[in-house]
Amino acid sequence: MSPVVKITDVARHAGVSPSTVSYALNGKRPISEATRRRIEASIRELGYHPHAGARALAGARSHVLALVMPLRRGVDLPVVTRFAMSVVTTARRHGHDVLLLTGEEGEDGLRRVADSARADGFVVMDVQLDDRRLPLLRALRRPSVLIGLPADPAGLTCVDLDFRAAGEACVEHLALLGHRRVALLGSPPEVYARGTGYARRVADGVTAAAGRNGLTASVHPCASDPGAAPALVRRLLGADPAPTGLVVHNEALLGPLADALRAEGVRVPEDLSVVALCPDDLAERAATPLTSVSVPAAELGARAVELLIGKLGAETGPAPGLAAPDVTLLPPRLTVRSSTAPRG
Amino acid sequence: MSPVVKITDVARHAGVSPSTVSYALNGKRPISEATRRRIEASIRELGYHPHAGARALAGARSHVLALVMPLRRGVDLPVVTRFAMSVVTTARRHGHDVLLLTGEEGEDGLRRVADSARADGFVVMDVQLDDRRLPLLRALRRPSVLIGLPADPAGLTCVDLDFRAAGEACVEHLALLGHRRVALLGSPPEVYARGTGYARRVADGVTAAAGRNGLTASVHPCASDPGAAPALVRRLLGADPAPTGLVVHNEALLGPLADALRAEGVRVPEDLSVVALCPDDLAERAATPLTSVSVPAAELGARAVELLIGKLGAETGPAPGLAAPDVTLLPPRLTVRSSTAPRG
DNA sequence: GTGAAAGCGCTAACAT
DNA sequence: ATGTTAGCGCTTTCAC
Repeated sequence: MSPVVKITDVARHAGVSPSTVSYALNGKRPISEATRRRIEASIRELGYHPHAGARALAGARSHVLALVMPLRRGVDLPVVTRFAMSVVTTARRHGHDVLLLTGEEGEDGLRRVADSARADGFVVMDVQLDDRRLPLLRALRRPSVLIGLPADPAGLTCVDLDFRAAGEACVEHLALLGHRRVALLGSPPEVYARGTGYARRVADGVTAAAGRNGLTASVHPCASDPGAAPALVRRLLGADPAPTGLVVHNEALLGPLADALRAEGVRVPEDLSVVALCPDDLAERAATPLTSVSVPAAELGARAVELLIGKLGAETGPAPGLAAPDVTLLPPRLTVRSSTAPRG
Repeated sequence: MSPVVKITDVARHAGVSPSTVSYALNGKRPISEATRRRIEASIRELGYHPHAGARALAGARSHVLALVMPLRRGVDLPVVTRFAMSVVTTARRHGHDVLLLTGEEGEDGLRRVADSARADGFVVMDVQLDDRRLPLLRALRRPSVLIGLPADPAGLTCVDLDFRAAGEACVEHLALLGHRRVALLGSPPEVYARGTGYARRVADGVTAAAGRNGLTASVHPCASDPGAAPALVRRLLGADPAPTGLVVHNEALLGPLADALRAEGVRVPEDLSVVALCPDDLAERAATPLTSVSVPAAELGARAVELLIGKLGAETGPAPGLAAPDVTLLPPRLTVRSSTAPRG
């Protein structure tokens, strides 16, 4: 078994000093084209990979980002996974690896990873309106980027979908189709109770857009269990006047809802238009492909990493002008499919 | 901002030498109860966390496991996430962190992480029958555990659900209920083509159990798109004699299948019994809760990590007897819900 | 049961 | 544009 290759081996093989190899590797000072090439050749030939621990120790940067995943029930696992994938891919493009933490470890976990220099910064998913970790994140000696929008984002860097605009987009689409009466089927009550910001923001957007467009809107939190949706649908459609447009912001509801509508003999979109707020693939593969606003998990992940990398750089050199903004909200994109149609 | 606490600070505070603190920390030599206590108190008081890079450099162990996630379409994202969570939780219990890699990085990524000593070992998900990475994994200077069962597991450590037994369990359940004619709705054709072992293994199990119990079984790969299921269902139920029991091993099919059955006026379980191979929560929340065999993602993840930690230990001390087995197959567990009933 | 001291492999001054 | 060298904070012989 060949012994491990180190930087001195590369240096000797290329006929230069170790520091030159180091500088060639991380470009912190100019290297002549000729030597750089010899060094690169040696690196490839010997199969050299710098020892991560030694690098972290000497350089005070681990080149690792920590990703804090939610673990509580009720989170949308496919979205979480796509997000994580995007974080990893983007981090790699910037020469960083990703350490996976669960929300379970909580504040101690953050502190442990920060203090042990295992990671240079944090991407924190599933941030609650009044998240317990916020004070720590503000105080930590390592930068972080949050996914989600807490009540007070001051001093933090947050990225999220603009859920309010998403709610507005749904209603505006329905308004354009001539609908006058819409209902929002929202997240389960516990999601609102938990203080997750996005549920509320969608509801606000729906209400605001309805107001602006002269529509009537009602908001209905709805549990995810199979029984809840049919009951709610019957109640909604039994009202007089009944809504002719539905905005659905609860993935787990989509299936039961479709069943319930079919059972009631309600045709989509002829009798009822439905706009969903859900991942694209789910909207596409529904029996009636759904007009939807998607949660752009991949873009969110990429953006979060890029902001974090930016903050890492800003720590070293005195900030070159642009500090990371406190809040970045990505604009929603509505895709029209087959579940919405003009009223009547 | 308080300066970073190091081992010498703890040593001074506790009135001992740095080496004693180190030994107290990782128990590699006996420490008197008294000093150990003083050291622990100092550690807590000062908020000491050993520098991970320094530890890795001096100790030749990073205390990090790399988890290689699949990224291709068609994998079951919720299962992947649950698996990852379980890996992280278990790794933490053993004092390790988890580095997240995507399958995209492929063999180069594995080599990079192994050679840079960023991780001490690998957990590789979504291993194909004839996975390109197998030779590398066998040759790498770091141990690994694979999730999935390649064609030739020799020299590797593999963990998986016993999919064959799962297929058998489904059929045996139907046999006990008096069914004589069953059909397997399998994974999409591309999954079989790709050489994913589990699809084939389920089919084998179904066939074998049918044979043993004197049933007739047929196997039908089925695409995930919404149109495929209804067509297949019509064809199956139009046959004479038609199957009275269905084994469904394709999550994406479950919804469309239910729709199709309802459309055809087939009642479950009165006219047709259905057994699914899918995550429990999906089976529970179906309109008709499904009798199912679940993929025990959490157990698989925990087991994989424990095997890997075992191999890490075995590398240091001369193996204390038990080497990790090549193949560990977890037994399936079938949960009876409302979608199966005696024939007739 | 405890201490002293020599590295681990790299980076970043400080040289030239 | 390149070389020399002093650590980074820990583990681990070797000594007592």
